[in-house]
Amino acid sequence: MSNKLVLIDGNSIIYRAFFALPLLNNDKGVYTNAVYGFTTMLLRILEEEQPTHILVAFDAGKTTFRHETYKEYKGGRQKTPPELSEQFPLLKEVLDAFSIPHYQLEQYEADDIIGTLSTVEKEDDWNVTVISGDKDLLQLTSDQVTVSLTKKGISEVERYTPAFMKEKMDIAPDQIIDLKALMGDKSDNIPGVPGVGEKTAVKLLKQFGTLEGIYDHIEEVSGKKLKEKLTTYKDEAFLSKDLVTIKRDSPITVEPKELAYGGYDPNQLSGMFKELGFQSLLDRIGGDTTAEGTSEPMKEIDVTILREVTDDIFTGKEALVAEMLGENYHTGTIEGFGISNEKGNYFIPAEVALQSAAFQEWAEQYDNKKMVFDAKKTLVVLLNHGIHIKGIDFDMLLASYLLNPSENNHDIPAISNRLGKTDVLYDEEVYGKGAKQKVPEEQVLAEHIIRKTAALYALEEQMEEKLKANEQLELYKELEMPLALILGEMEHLGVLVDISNLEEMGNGLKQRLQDLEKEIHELAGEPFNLNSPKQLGPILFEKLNLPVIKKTKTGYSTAADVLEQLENEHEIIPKLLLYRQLGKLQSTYIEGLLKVVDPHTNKIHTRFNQALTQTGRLSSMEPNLQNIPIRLEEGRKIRQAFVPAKKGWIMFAADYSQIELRVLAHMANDDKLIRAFQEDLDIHTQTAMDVFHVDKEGVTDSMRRQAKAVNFGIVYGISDYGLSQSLGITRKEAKKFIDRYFESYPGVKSYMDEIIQEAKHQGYVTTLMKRRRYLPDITSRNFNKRSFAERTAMNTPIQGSAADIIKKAMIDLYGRLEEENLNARMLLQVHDELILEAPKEELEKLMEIVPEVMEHTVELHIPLKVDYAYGDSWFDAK
DNA sequence: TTACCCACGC
DNA sequence: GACGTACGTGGGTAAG
Repeated sequence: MSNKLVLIDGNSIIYRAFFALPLLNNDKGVYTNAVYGFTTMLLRILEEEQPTHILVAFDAGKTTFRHETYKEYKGGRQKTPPELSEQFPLLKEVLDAFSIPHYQLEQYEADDIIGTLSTVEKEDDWNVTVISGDKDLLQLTSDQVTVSLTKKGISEVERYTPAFMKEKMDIAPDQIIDLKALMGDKSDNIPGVPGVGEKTAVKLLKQFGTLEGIYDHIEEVSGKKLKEKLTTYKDEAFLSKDLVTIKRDSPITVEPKELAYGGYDPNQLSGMFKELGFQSLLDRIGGDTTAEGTSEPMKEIDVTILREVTDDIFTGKEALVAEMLGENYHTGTIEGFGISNEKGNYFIPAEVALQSAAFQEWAEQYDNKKMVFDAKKTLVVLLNHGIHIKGIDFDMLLASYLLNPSENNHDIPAISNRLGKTDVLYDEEVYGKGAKQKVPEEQVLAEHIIRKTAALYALEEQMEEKLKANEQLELYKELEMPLALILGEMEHLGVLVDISNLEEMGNGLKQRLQDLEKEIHELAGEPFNLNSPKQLGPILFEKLNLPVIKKTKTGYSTAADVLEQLENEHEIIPKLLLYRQLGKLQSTYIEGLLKVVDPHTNKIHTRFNQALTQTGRLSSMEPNLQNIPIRLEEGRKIRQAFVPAKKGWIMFAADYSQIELRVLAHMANDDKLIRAFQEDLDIHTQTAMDVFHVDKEGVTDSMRRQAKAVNFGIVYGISDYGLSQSLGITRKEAKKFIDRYFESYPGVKSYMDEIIQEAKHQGYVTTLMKRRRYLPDITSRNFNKRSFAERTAMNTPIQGSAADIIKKAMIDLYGRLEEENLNARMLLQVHDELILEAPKEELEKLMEIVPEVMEHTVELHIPLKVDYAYGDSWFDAK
C-alpha cells in the first residue's frame, strides 16, 4: 500500500475561492465566502484523492528570504482585502475541525514548504498531489508528483502530469522556472526579459533547454532584436530565475510521516459548519466519503501483439479501439486495433484484423459487448471495411459529454486524467503533430492503443455510476448511444451531389464576381483586395468619406449591417454587398462543397459532432451541411445540387414548426402561450397582439417583425443589447419590449425567474431529458459573466429540450422506417428539421408517418407541429 | 500557424 | 452603470 500525500497551497486556494464566490456572510455578519469555497474544494479533494497524508501550507508574514535578494519581490501587489484577511483564522479553525494539519514557516512561502515536502517522492512508495492555483508550482511535477491547478474559479481543477504539460504547454516541468525567468510575472513583480512573452520563451527553451543554455549559445539566437534584449536583461533574467525557483530544502520542522490523515470526525465538523452557516455542506459530511474510486498510476502494461486472431481471446465483453490518425474517419485508414478484456491486452495490426473471419464474427455479434470511445466513428470506419459492428454498450465520449458538455477536451487521456487514471498518452505525444505527424514503430503504437483500451475497460463502471447519480443513464443509453449509430449510418450513406449543377453555378458566379470586382475598383478609383476589410475600410471611410458607423478592434467595421446603413450613400455599397453575397456562395458553398465530394461516388459525407455543443444540439463539419443557404433565393439554389441517391427517388424534408417556443410554452406552463399553440395561431402575430395590446387586425407588419425578434431573442437567449441590434433600436427600447413580453406572459416570467434560482441553487440547469449544463458563473460578481450565465440558464433548457426531442424523433423514425420495411432513409438533421430520401412509391407513407412520429415522440402540454415538403432535390423540398 | 473579420444556418 | 453581449463552421486576409 503506497502513501498518498496531498499538499495544498492554502494561500492560493483561499484567494481563488474568495474571488470566485460572491461575498457571503453568515448570520453574524462574518464573511465566509472564501472559507466556504475552500471547504467545498477540500471535501472534494478528500473524496477524490483519498489521501493517506495531507497538509495545508500557508505563507508566513510579509517578508521572505526572496526579499533579501530582491526587495521589490511581490511589490505593487494589492493589499489583501480585509474581507479576506479576516477569513484566514476561520479557515485554520475549519482545518482543525477537519483534523488536517496546517503549517507555515517564517521567511518562507507556502510554495517552498510544498516543494520541500514533495521531495519525499524520492522514497519510492509516495505519490504526491499538489493543489494550487499558481502555475509556478508546475515545476514540481514529476512521475510521482501530480499538480492540480484550479481552473475557472475553484469548481474545476486540471491535473498536470509531465505528459500533460508536454501536451499542453510543450515544455518539461523544470523548464517552468526558465520560462518564468524569461517571461517574468507581473503579479509577483518578477522582471524577466522585457518583450519576451510565452511564445518566444517556449521557442527559446525548445531550442536551448534552459536559461543557461540560451546564454551559453547566445550567438545562435535568431533575431537581432531578441538577442539584444536577452543580452541587456541578462541579470534580470537570472535574478528572476532565482526568485521563481521553489526551495526543495527549506528548514521545515514537519516530516511527511507526521502528516498521516485518518479522516475527520463528522460531529466536530458539523458543529463548525453550523456555526459558519454552511447548511449545504452538512449533508455532505454525513454520508459516506469513500465513494469515488481512484486508481494508482500504472507503470507498465503488457501487450500481446497478435499475428492471427483466434476466437479464444474474446470473452464477450471487451474494450475496443480502432486507431486512426487524422480527424476524418470517412477517408482515413486504420493503424491498428486494440482490445482489452479480462484476459489481457491485445494489439492487432489493421491488416490482420480486417482479414480475419474470427475478428469480423466477433465484431458483428450483438452479444459481444464492446466498450469504445466514439461509437459513431468506430461504426463508420468498420463499415468502410465491410464490418457492421454490433453490441456497443459503452461510449466514453458520449458519457463524458453528458457528464459535462462544457468540458471541451473529451479524448481518452484527458478524460482518464480527470478520473485519476494518468497513464494514457495524448496522441500528439505519440504521433507528433502537423507536418511532423507519423506512426511510430509497432511496439510503441501497440502500447499507446492498448493504454486507451485499458482505460476504457477500467473507467466504464465509474462513468456509468456518475451518469446514474445524475439520473442520466436513460439519456445516455436510450438517446445518445442509439442516436450515435443512426448518425453513423447517415454519415456513411452520404448525400449525392449533382456536381455539374454546382460547377455551372460556379462558372456563372465567377463571371459575375469578376464584373463586379471591376466595377467596384472603378468606383473606388483604385484596385484593392475586395476580400480584405482592412483595405476596404480606408477606401470607404477615408477616400469616399462615408460616415463611420462602427469600428472594430483593428479598424473600420465593414460588416453587412454597417454597409446596409450606407446603402443609399454611395453606389459602391450595393455592389459590395452583392459581391460579398456571391463571394460567400462561390468560396464556401461552390468551391468548398466541390472540395469534399467523394470523387468515386459523388457523395458528400459530413461528420456530425454529437459531443460538442453546450446545449445538446448537433453540429456538422467538413462540410457543414447545417448552414446551406436558404434565406436568399440566390443562395438557396445551392440546394438544387443535393439530390436523391437513386433514380425515381425524392428528397423529403420535415421540420418542426416553432419547436423552441412550443417547448417554452410547455416548460413554463404559460396559459396564454399554451392556448396560442393549441389553437395553432401565428405565434409572432399573437405575440404582437399581446405585447402591443391590439387585436389581430391591429397588428402591423412592423409590430409582427418586432414581436418575431423578441421571440427570437427568447429562444436564443439574447440580451437587450442583442435585441436592440437586431431591431436597430436603443437598448432601453429593447429592454422595454422584453419587459412587456414578460408582462404579457407571466407564466414565462416566473419560469425564467425560477430557472435562474434553480441554476444558482444547484449550479446547473437541465433539459426535458435531463441533459445538464453547468453554470458556475451564475454567482459571479462580474455583471457580464453573471448576466450571460442567467440568459444561458433561461435558454439552455429550451434549446436543449428541443434538441432532445428531435434526437428522440430520429430514433423513433429510424425504428419506424425499419418496421414498415421502407427504403426511405434519413440523410441529414438541421436542428429542427430532418431530410430524408425515399423512393417515390413510399411518398404517401412518409407523408403519414414522418409527421406522426415526430409530433408524438414526446407528449407535451402543447401539440408539436411538423411541416413537410418533397421534391427532386433539397431545393425542391420546400 | 494564429488572430481577426465576415457570413451562413438555426 | 459597468462590459460585451446566442451557437456553431468555414472562408478570407494579414502578420508572425
